Amino acid sequence: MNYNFREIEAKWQKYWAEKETFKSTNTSNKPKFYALSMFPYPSGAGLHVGHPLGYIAGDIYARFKRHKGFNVLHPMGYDSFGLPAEQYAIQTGQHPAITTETNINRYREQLDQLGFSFDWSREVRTSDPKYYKWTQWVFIQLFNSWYNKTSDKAEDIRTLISIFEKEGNGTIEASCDEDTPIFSAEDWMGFSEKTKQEILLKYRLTYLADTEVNWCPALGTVLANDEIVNGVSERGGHPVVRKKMTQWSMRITAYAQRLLDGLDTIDWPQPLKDSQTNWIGRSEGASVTFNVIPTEPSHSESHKIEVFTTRPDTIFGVSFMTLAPEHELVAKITTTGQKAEVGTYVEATAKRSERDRMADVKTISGVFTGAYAEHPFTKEPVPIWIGDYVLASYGTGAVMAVPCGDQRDYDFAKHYNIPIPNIFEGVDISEEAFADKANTIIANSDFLNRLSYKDAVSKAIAELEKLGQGEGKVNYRLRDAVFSRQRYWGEPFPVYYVDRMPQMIALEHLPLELPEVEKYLPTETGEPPLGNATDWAWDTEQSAVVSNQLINHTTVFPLELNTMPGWAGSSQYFNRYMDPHNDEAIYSEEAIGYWQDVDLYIGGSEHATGHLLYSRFWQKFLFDRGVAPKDEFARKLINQGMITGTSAFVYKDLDSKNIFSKGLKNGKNVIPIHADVSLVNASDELDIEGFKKWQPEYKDAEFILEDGKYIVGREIEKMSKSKYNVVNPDAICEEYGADSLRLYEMFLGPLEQSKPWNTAGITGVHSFLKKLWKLYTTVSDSEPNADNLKTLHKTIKKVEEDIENFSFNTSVSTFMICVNELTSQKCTSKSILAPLAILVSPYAPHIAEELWECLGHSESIANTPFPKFEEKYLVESTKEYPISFNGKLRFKLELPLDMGKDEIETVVMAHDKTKEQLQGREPKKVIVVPGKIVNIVG
RNA sequence: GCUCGAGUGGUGGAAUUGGUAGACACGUUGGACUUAAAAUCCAAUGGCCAUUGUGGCCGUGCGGGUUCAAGUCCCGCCUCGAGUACCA
Repeated sequence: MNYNFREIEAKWQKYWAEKETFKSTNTSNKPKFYALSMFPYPSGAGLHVGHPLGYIAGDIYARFKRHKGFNVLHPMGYDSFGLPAEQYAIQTGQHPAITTETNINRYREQLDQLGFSFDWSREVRTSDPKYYKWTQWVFIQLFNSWYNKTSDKAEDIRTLISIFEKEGNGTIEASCDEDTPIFSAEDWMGFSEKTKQEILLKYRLTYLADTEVNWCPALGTVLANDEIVNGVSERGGHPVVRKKMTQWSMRITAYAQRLLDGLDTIDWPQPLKDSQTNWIGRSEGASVTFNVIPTEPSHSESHKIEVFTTRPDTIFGVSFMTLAPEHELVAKITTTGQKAEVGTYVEATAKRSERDRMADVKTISGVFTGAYAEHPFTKEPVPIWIGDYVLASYGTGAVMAVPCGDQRDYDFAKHYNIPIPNIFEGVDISEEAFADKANTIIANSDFLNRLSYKDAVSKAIAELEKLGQGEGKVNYRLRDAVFSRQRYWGEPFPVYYVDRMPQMIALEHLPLELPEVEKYLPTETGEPPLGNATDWAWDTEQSAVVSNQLINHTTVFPLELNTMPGWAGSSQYFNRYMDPHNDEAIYSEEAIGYWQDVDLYIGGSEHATGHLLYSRFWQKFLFDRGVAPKDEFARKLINQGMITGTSAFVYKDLDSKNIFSKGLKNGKNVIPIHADVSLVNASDELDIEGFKKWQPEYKDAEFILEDGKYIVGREIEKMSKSKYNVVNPDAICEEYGADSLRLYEMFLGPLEQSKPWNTAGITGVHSFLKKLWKLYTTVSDSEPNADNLKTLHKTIKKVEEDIENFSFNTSVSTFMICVNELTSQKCTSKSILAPLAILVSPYAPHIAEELWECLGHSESIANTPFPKFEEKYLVESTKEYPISFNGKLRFKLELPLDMGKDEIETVVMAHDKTKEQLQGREPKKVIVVPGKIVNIVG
């Protein structure tokens, strides 16, 4: 009987679904194991062979843990809000929900076909109102919380209000907006309700604030940095300006230090931790206040410029200051004489996006404001400049420029002929700045003279503190996360406005569902797409959504029209799987109390500074507020590598109708054109007729062959529809089966490494499965012999180690060796073949189930205990020790395994072969390592 | 520029704490079976040299070093990849 994988796979997929084999319970006396793979965005293109890599690895591990006696949670769902469905809606008018539903069904079909052990009863979809109700709920919790720096955690906003009532905000240590004014308890009690709300907004963990964005007036929307090319929009080429807009933000900066510290407690890949560390960008230094010298009568108001520096030791080297063009003081301190010039410069830089400015590092530009600040120690006037090398978004948007110690300041000073005082002992700064902290000795700096970097820093900070003009400070690169998007297909905010102040919709009225709109584009007046809804506003008396047209009615209030960004829905889904159908709470205490956190999370490294950072932030917040028991959501994380495509190219001659084969293109004026990989065979030979049919514009082209064949060029590229290099898993399953695909994806190389797909090699694992199948065609109750047992236990040991180390590729090799050995041993013993089926089952579950049934079992193999490794079957009476002499002559000697080191040495020296090799000479040294090699040095 | 990672046959990749480098697979070549093909099975396959035969030399990006012994450890380079980028 042949290995009929199509029949077998369909049979067991049906069996698992009907018997709910992988449904997990929230109570068990088994230990728990939560294995999670990142849920996908269901795109219209469906899955290609690269997508399942991480799912297969996660599934192998989950199935392995099940065999090991764990109660395994292995869920799957869809991150189903997102841009592509919305863009499709804009183009075609088809509702994104319909597109999404279609795509999900397609995904499900493809996933089912691969035989995953997902518990589908727990499926979540971020675009499902039942799910996003709880995304909205988390938002409300964030709104109702503030960050207490003293207790170092998020607390209920009411505790803040009661502090305000008792002592104002002068004593409180909290994460809040920079511009928060100081007030007393009396002040607070005297504030109007609106003022109180405005102040609280500066403390809430999600807040409304004016944020600089890339605004495209023609498109009526905010664009992300990567949607802008050369200062105009990627779509349509419309101008883009930097603009302040009122947006929701998340106060993730409150968690900067804890997000950094938490990295030490989790088993995540080092590169990923590094990129989060980088992203958070902690730097230690000082904040220094410079007083602006009033120069004109109109500048009667006194101004202070606060800067952040990591080099307070160089403060005597300051010869100018630079403000970012967007700095709020620019308009206030510029002298009348410089107004025109400054105005022109600020306008010019506003037209360039921040990314654009950053990309253009070489051009030095700036302008003098005409104003001066007073040096805190020397009291000398320091000219204040504006320069676009200073970024508004980092630090305070202003720097004290020390040209002798910082290359950018140095270049700026050289360019504008600003003096470059040298404050370093024995250093030449005529060519470039000196930034070597380790070899710094300060000079020309009053009380800092002769001090090292470290001593000078602490001395400078101490002196600044005495003056009240500075203090030691830790600065983070991390910015608060803008949470508003002018999109349709996202979670609506559970927010309405009374007197322009945001109010949260009560839990019993959630979810606030997305309204129907006719157009998915922004409104003519520049409001987000939700502004097109005619049937969507909150009526507090009726507690219902009513027509938008009633907005001016006294009891009806406008709703927030922005939607949440893509990462909102994915920031808590891993916990929701624990109790996905709960309508009363985000999840029950019992459920999260049992499952706690994710034990193994598998997904791509591209989420390092997005999803994986935001999720850690939300988790820490939910932990602070007592909603989650752990402050890190995933203890171990694995990044699977990307499977890239192998694109094929034909070479079209620009001057004729000729298309040259790869070997003939050199010296010709050709352009490469993508050819669909399905038209090319394993030897890179093109199906020319197929190509002409596929691209009719080349039907009259002349294909110039080499050796009678057209050979394509190959190149490794990201797998994508537009590169015609997509390999579809459905086709592979049809030809070789899901088990072959699963094994092959693992066999391709180390899980965490990127590697190109090459279908040709799949025959190797497929023929392994056929051999495996054949091994079970003759099964007997005969006793296994020593060789059989050795082979089996060798395999158990290796496979178990491999799975624990995520070296899935080498265990596929181990299986192949095992089957080859058992075949040549003519092993038929059931007591060998039964455990072998279990070993294989995490990798190739369908065939394993079938073999298990052939062996006479009626229950699924999925819950059978993993075979136990026993050392004794590997132990032999003698072991071969290779012996090398002078590193050149070698022979093998069989010695008892338990022989001691000295004993081995004696035996080796007495051995005829040794004597022969030594030819009467005395060895200088005999090195014996039991179980390893014996070296005799002559 | 900075940070991290990686360089091993024609290809993907193996190789515990330093201990017979190239497992396993693809590909290639030869053979068996077949009218033929497919499928299957067997053999060879890092390079060079020698050969009637056992064999010898060189080999893990490059140059040094430590060691009886280095793909693995140390120092100095080169190349490629990923991330990040005027971070004060």
